[in-house]
Amino acid sequence: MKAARKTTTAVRGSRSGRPIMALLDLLGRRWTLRIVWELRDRALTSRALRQACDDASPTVLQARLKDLKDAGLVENMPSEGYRLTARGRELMTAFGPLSDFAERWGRRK
Amino acid sequence: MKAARKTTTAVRGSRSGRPIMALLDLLGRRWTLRIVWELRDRALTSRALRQACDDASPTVLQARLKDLKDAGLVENMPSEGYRLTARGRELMTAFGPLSDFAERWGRRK
DNA sequence: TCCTTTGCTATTGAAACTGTAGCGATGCTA
DNA sequence: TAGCATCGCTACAGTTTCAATAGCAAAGGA
Repeated sequence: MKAARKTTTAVRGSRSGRPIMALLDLLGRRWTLRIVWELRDRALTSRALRQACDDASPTVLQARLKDLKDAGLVENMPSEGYRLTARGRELMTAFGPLSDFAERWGRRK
Repeated sequence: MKAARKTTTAVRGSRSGRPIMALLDLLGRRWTLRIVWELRDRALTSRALRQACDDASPTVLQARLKDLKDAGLVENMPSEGYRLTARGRELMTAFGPLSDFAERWGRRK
């Protein structure tokens, strides 16, 4: 029997000791990538972020924001809203070429 | 009311005409990133891939492999198993710095 | 005070995922 | 050729997660 995912801190794959697995698991949860993407170049309030994410349900968004905060990728600035931490921006840098790829990929078929 | 996700072809965000959204949605489904990662430098048979993915249930894996095939990122070689297409490898390149980031990120706290 | 907007939680029904069993097909090996 | 193992893949039931709303308390403006 596989251990159930702890709802709060740990991410699946953490046990392996391979950070990449933990990261892939974190980012592989619905809306997580999108949230990071939307915050890539600006801070957004909770509700603005929700709008940016096609009005995703606040339930999941709050859960993801918690995950991302726990992971140290996102922080909540009192009167500014949510934004990427230095680490979060570092991650976005790692994702840099992704947008270009998406463009090429989008023209497939 | 948001349209329900079509179970087969389209990905959420396709309507926006922004490929990046469609891509983020595709990659944001559970196990998708992991599958691409496991195939990054080798072909794997269905069962080997399953092992590599912490024995994830075949149900989801098959579904994801279909998604990835439809997206043109993965292909099924008759006697070799699944492997990334040229496009899939292109995507992995875009993810290149991710592993390094994961290492640094894993040492957080 | 009244009204709005904020971040966030509650609730319920729908959808997705897990874990397991097992099918038909294929390829051994004797 | 029979027996057995392995393959890709599917079925099913139980659990978890998500979606879509509604609505709360707090903060602020008019």
